[in-house]
Amino acid sequence: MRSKNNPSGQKDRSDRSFIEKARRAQIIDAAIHTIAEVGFAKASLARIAARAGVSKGVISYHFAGKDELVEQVVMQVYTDIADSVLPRLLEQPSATAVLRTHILTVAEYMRDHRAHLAALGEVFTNFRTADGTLRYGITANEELYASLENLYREGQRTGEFRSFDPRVMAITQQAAVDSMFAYWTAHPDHDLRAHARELADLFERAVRVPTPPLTSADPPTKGAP
Amino acid sequence: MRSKNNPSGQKDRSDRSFIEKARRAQIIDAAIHTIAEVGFAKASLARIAARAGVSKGVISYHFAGKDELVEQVVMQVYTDIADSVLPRLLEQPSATAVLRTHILTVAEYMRDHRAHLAALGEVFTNFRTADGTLRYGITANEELYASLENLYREGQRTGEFRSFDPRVMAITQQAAVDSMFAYWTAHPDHDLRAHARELADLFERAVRVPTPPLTSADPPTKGAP
Amino acid sequence: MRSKNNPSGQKDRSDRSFIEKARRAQIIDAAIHTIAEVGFAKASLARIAARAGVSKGVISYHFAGKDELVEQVVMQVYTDIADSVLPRLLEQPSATAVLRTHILTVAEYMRDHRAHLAALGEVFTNFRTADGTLRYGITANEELYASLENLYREGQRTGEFRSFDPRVMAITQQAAVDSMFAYWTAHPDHDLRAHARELADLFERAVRVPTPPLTSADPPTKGAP
Amino acid sequence: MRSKNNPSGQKDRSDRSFIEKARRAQIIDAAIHTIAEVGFAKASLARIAARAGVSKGVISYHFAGKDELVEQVVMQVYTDIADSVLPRLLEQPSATAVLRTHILTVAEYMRDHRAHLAALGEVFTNFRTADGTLRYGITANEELYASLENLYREGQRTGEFRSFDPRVMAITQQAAVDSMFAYWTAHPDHDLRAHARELADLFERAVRVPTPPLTSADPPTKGAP
DNA sequence: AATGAATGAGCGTTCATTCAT
DNA sequence: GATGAATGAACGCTCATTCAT
Repeated sequence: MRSKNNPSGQKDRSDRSFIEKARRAQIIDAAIHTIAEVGFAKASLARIAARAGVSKGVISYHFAGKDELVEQVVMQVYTDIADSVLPRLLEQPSATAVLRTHILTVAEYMRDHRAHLAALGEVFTNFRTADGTLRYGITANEELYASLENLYREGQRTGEFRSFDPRVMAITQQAAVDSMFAYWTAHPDHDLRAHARELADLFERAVRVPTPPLTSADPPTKGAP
Repeated sequence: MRSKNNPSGQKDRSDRSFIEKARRAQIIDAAIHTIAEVGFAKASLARIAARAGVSKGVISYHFAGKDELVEQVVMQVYTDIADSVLPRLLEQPSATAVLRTHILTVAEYMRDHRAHLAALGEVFTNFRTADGTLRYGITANEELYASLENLYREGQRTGEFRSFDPRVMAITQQAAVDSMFAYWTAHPDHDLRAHARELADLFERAVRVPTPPLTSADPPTKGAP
Repeated sequence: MRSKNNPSGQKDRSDRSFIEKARRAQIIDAAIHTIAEVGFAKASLARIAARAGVSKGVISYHFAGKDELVEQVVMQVYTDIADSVLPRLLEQPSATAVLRTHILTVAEYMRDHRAHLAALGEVFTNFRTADGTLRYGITANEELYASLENLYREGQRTGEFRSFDPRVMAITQQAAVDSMFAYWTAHPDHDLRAHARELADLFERAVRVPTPPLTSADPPTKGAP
Repeated sequence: MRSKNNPSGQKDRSDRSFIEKARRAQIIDAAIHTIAEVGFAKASLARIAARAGVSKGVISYHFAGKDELVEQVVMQVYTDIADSVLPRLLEQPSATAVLRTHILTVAEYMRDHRAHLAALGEVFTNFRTADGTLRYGITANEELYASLENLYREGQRTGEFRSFDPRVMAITQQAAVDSMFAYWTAHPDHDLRAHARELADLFERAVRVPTPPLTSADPPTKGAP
């Protein structure tokens, strides 16, 4: 069929690619907003297609199935977040600054991309493979945890940070940020920036090296002999 | 059995209640484990009934509908957690001790009731009312947040804790505990106790009044002299 | 159990019969009102039992099945109607008087036993045997039609009534009365007595021998000397 | 077919409409015959789909739900009857002629569309809204009653008809025709045409102005000055 | 005599997927 | 490229019936 319009029998690769990409992007976007709005369970292909303004079959045409579409949603949001957040982190002078900036920048992203993060959360907690296990789930954060661990280790190496388990700190920081988003979603009037600053303070205190006692006359009150 | 002691020949209320309660408890338990295993979306009445070893109709007989069953699941798990954790908190001498104990005790509960907590999480993030909004969701934590806030305020009043936003701290502590559970679920070999102790340290450092500087040139601003 | 109180081991026949009859009557009455209220399709055994204030199993105990219960409903209402209407008809002096009285008396019965007639109508139009055919239906009126036919034939024999097809007249009269009931049920403020009198007039005119013409210029074509 | 004339290559609206309409008509027709055969209560979507030779889901695809399908059945039969009967009435010269023609024409329609009328009756007496009240029921005849009333009033105005309550006459005429159908359905060998002629005679006599008495020697027996 | 518990078939509906056009 | 039509499985739920007590 398609070859009828093309006497050479070949398609112009970039053309197809362009239209194809546009359609896929359009459908992925519709999926993101649909999942964010009605939840993963109720985000049927029919609903997504309706929001995209196309017929249901189009999705099957452009994606191998619902699973691939959902995976593309995740990939799309991931890329988007990374593009927004990573450059800001790279310009920070210290581990402490990176820590603060990470929390504050993600909060900014939340404010501007509520649907993206909501959809990501829905997919993480609900999308399962055929065998019933979560396709993503907390293990999908592995890469993120590893990055944060590196940050903490660097801070510990330079003496900025005290000694602690960097994996636990990574898990906790991520959870703190996620819960900030969830709470704000449920309470739209909640002050997101203030929350982020509180979190930044909280983690800064949690990781920093405690002020050392200065005289023998003032022994530590905790954990001392 | 008891009816032998009942000359009226009538079934006595507690007998009926006993059988009824037993079946309901059995079904609720099956629901908890099914939801924990396959997720909320795939936890159909058929599957729950199969696990309970009864026919599908039995559930409809004992519960008004799936919604009531799920609500009973939540109630059951809630009560269970409260019974395990609350008594331990009441015997603590200080706000700091309550904070530590809370984290450590919930971790213990996790270890012994993995399915209960997993099911609760699934229900919270997926159970929706007819109008499409989450039946529970993060707002279901309100009571919990309020309790933690009280704890923090008390600590601030006595001077144990520094000044911070108690609502943000409550949200974050709960998220930290939840993420500990999620991580351990995904990585069963993860050391839950060690994680909990790390968390306790983390939050203790995050809330405590910083060691005051000791020279007269820099007078303490809080809780001194 | 009861036999414990009866050393002979025999059941007292009349006792059982009395209780049995009372229970059956109670259940039949509950069935009548339930069917009248919610319609045949929604009149489940559970609903009927609830209205009777007994458990569902009781109905199965006293009746072979739902079918027998429904048949008893019909029989009960039939007997009730006959007891109310027949004696009044027997005291009428002429076929015309019987015709009028029949219509007016049935209208009275309607006013006082709305539920009975409504239930009867529901059963007639909905109750089907296993093979899918209506258990009653219009053929259940056969006895009634035959009676009315006899009345018409008698009126024709005595010269009170003109010549017409008595079966068609019977069907039509019965339908006229039924529709009076249905209309009044839908419009409770409708004047039932006035409607009945209109119907009586209508049928009296429809059956009576037309006033014969009195001049020789217009010879009678029917029923003339 | 039509698309051959459509160089744009686009499907044209009427084409789509045609297929859609055809399927809907096919399903409606299957519904009519299923309801007529097994009754409203047993006319499940599964059975209707089986008769239409399609899968159950097709009905859900083309209709919003069972309710919409049933409503379309009513609309379809209504339109069909009106198309068959109304034109014949408009060409009648007198109220009496309209009265006769109405009865005779509806009888003809019955003979040719037994299933349509049977289905309509089933739906009227059984289709209920969510609140339990009949969706149609006798009140659905209101329009019909109003038309017949107009006919009677016109006859009374011109002096063709005697004085009577036109609403009661309308209800009764409709019931007479309906019962003719029901009886014929139960007794297929019944002579429908003869029945209709008897009915026409019956109502003609019921409504016409009685032959006036011609001499004082023959005083009127009813309703005279 | 009566009960509550349990069953299993059937209901209307939703949905991811397939397919001819 | 894109569509609407169709499928079939699974869903939550209702109900007449059966049965041990």
